Amino acid sequence: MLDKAKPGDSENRGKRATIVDVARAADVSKSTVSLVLGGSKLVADETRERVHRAMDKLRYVYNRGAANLRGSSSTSLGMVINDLSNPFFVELAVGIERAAQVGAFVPFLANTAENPIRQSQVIRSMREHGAAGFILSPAIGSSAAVVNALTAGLPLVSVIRRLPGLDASLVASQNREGAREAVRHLIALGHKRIAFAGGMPMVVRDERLAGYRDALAEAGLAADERIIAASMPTPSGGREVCARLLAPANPPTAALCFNDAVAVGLMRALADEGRVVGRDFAVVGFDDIPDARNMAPALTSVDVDAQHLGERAAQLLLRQIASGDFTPETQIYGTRLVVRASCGARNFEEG
Amino acid sequence: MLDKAKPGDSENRGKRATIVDVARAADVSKSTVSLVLGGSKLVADETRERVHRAMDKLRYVYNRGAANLRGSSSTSLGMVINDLSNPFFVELAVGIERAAQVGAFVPFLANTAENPIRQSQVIRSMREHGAAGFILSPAIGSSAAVVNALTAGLPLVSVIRRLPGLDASLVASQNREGAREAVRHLIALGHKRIAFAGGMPMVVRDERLAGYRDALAEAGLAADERIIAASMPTPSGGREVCARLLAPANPPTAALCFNDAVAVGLMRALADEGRVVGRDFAVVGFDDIPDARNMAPALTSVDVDAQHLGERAAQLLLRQIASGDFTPETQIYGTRLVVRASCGARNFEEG
DNA sequence: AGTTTATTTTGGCACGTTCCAAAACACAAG
DNA sequence: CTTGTGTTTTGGAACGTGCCAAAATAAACT
Repeated sequence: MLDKAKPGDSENRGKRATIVDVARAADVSKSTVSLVLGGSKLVADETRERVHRAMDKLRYVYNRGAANLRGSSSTSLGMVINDLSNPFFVELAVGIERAAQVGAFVPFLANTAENPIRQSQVIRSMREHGAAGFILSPAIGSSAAVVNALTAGLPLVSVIRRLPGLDASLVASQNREGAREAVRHLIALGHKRIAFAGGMPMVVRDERLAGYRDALAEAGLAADERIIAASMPTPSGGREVCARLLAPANPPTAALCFNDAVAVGLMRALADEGRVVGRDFAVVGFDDIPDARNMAPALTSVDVDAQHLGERAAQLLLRQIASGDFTPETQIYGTRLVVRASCGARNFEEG
Repeated sequence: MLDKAKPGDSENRGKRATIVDVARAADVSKSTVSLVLGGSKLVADETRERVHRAMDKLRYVYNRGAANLRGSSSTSLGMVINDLSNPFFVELAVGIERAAQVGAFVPFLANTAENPIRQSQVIRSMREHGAAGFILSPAIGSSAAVVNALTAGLPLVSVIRRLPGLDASLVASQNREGAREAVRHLIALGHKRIAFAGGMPMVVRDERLAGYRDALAEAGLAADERIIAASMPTPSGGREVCARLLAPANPPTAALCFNDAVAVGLMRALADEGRVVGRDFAVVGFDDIPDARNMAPALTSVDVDAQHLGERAAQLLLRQIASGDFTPETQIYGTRLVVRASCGARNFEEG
């Protein structure tokens, strides 16, 4: 059974079996084998059986490279994700995969780790391999011009993050409204000094920050730039940001975090400072990653339903591939505040 | 700039540009263009420049399908991972990607979500696309025979999980020793009733369970099968398992979890029961995912260094591809117990 | 100039597949 | 037997690239 030995075996001698080898073994022409592969109804049942037998006798594997060389349109698509270390984007990828699969497309997944260079390499590589389109969550620092050039002529759906100047469709969420609702909730709980924690400058952050300002303004509260702090959108970013937020003489009693990853780091840092999150300090995240409900305390967060966004993005891309019409289209979906313990809702409501 | 319009543009008219189009535009032969693509030193500098200009004027994209059709060995490899929702496996993937990249290989990533059917589809698809080899972390319920058939003739490295009967190399960690050390630690802290929480029946779990029994036996403690409970290796599995472990009349005061994902769920469930982890109950995880240090309380865990394992697996695969010798090889790496707060080390040491 | 040597460039075939037009076959009806 | 109709099979021409042997050009000597 050891077939992993070096080439030169009895059966595996030459190379991998081709359609012609199968044809010879089944005593038909290559054309017939091709028809069988395509599941054509033209070929007689008896012949089909014979061909199938020959195929797995020879361990035939289809060569898709040769196939879409001939012109038959590729059925693979590239999903290029900025950070799979963040469970939020894993959820997104899962949604994309599911929708791609029901559309009989094969999704190829790549993690750019927020590195634009790597992102370019990955997109180029997938194109060379025949991707029929792309779903992209752009890395921080991406250049729209570069991505435009790399994807020219193919349909592109940008997801979650919007990159100004990018010639692409967009599937994203109502960041401004979601943030506004979250901050309103904190205000309703009695907080007057509310921080905005973490995130790098980009459209998503601008939108969430705008919603944050909206809510403060409508409550007649002044925004204090000293308690608005940027950081990488990661747990370590959240840790870093803690000290900066607590530095002012009049420190905040609550924070809306750019995302749940930042919230994780911030909660850890607050605990290290001896503050009890949910009692001494209220924390609200954004994204509602699966682990939010498992944290201690459970994290209040703005749910954006990443799986759903992923599905929509994939469906949109598949539709564009099928129609050949790549005209950019935008889909924005709503969010939902999920209240748990980290914002201290119970304490403040009871008081 | 809008190049995403439907086909039929002025420049993009026919199809994607080929090597021949570039040759015509640069007034050389296709062979010369091919040489330029290969970075050959044979071609004159002036000619190379001219060809390069023609390439990005025509927006040429290399067709790798046609290339490895010709026989030039493929430089892509498949990484098939059982669960990217678990940050541990994301770390693994990151390590693989890094090593693949320095080896100038392009890794294609796929998530099987513990679904053997999906795993088969994905492997087949990657083979059809010309993968030169595979790194596989097998899904629960995988059949060695099926995977053997799908990967026959190509090098295969199994990572983390060992699948009996699989004709593959293996890169994994010392599960038995790691678990033994963890339980020794709990015993040293004074615990006499220690549970083993979660995990599905498979080699990894058998090994960790064996280490658990080793440590109990050498301390003269009897293993109680009622506080050894299986579950899916996920947070929700960990939640489920909690009730079962606490049911016996003489409940445990500590638990070694199959992995950190289970620990997350178990800690959540314990907190819901009103128990303070690290004081009322000691929890130790396995894997040491990045978030272990951010949890509340921070999770004591057995570090297996997933990134390192991933790198080693990729290096091994690349070596096998390069040499053409696919003889299975096994590499087992050590673990390291990282003590944090969840095991209550401080409390018990001070007492 | 002629000859050798080094440097660049080139045509053509092969790779594994799909698709098309046409051939081969089966069978029923005239 | 011929003709017709429907079913099943087939040869060959592409598709875009790498490689090889050989040709073309340039450079350096007698």
